[in-house]
Amino acid sequence: MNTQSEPPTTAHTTIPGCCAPVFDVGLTDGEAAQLAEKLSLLAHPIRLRLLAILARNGGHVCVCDLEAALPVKQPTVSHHLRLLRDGGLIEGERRGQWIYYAVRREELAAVQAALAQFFARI
Amino acid sequence: MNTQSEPPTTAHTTIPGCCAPVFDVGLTDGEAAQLAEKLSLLAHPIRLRLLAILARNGGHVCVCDLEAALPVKQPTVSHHLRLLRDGGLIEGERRGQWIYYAVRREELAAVQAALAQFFARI
DNA sequence: TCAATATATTGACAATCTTCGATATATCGC
DNA sequence: GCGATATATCGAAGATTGTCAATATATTGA
Repeated sequence: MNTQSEPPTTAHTTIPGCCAPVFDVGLTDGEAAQLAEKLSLLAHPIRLRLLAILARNGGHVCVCDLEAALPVKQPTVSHHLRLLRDGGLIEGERRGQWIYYAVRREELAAVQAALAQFFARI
Repeated sequence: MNTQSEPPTTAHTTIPGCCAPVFDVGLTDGEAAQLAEKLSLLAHPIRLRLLAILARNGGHVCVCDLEAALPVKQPTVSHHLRLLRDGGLIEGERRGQWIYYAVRREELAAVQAALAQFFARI
């Protein structure tokens, strides 16, 4: 907080000598938290690659395939799959011994839309 | 890896009894890492709000204003500003006692483009 | 039922991230 | 130079995340 003279160039509309910013904040606390959560889910190379693989081969990829395609061990693949599933971005269906995962297009589109809105608003 | 019979429905083109997936991986290791890094930078509510504020009031917001607008202390604001600056998304200019930050539009656009490409390719 | 296989979960550990008090540095007005 | 203010950096503490070995659970085929 500046308590001296007015800063040289500023958007402030202040009581002289006090920094009381009245600018457009643009994003509420809650909106920022929600978007950050969605972004956090995407912000990992393994999860991005899982999504990419599943998006292109949805419903036909079992965990063993994913494990074979990625540089991490099976429990780690399961861990990331669970995060994506808990986040609503993918779903799994057991077919016999295997569980086949696929992306949930609507949810992915929702994330994309939220991001687009953010970039549109800034 | 399944070493039994063929999974019921699959994109595999396998040696029977062995899981040798030949599906489109869609995203290289490096691409995923790069995108994840960009997303990690965005994936924090304070940083999203910093970007939003700066985007709408660029060049006219000093750190004291940001501190006043956000629920964290000054060293924390400085910390996130540094991450954003190191990531190329914002830049700061000292004017007298104050340092005014603004978003770097080209870099923001690049992130947006990388994201768009990701969503387009999956 | 049993052995084999696929996937999930648990628990531990390391690494990274977040926050903030304390302090350093820079700038201003006097 | 000095006191006041703005911002950055340091260092510590706690929280979160990522990874994996070990183990549990579920399914299959025999």
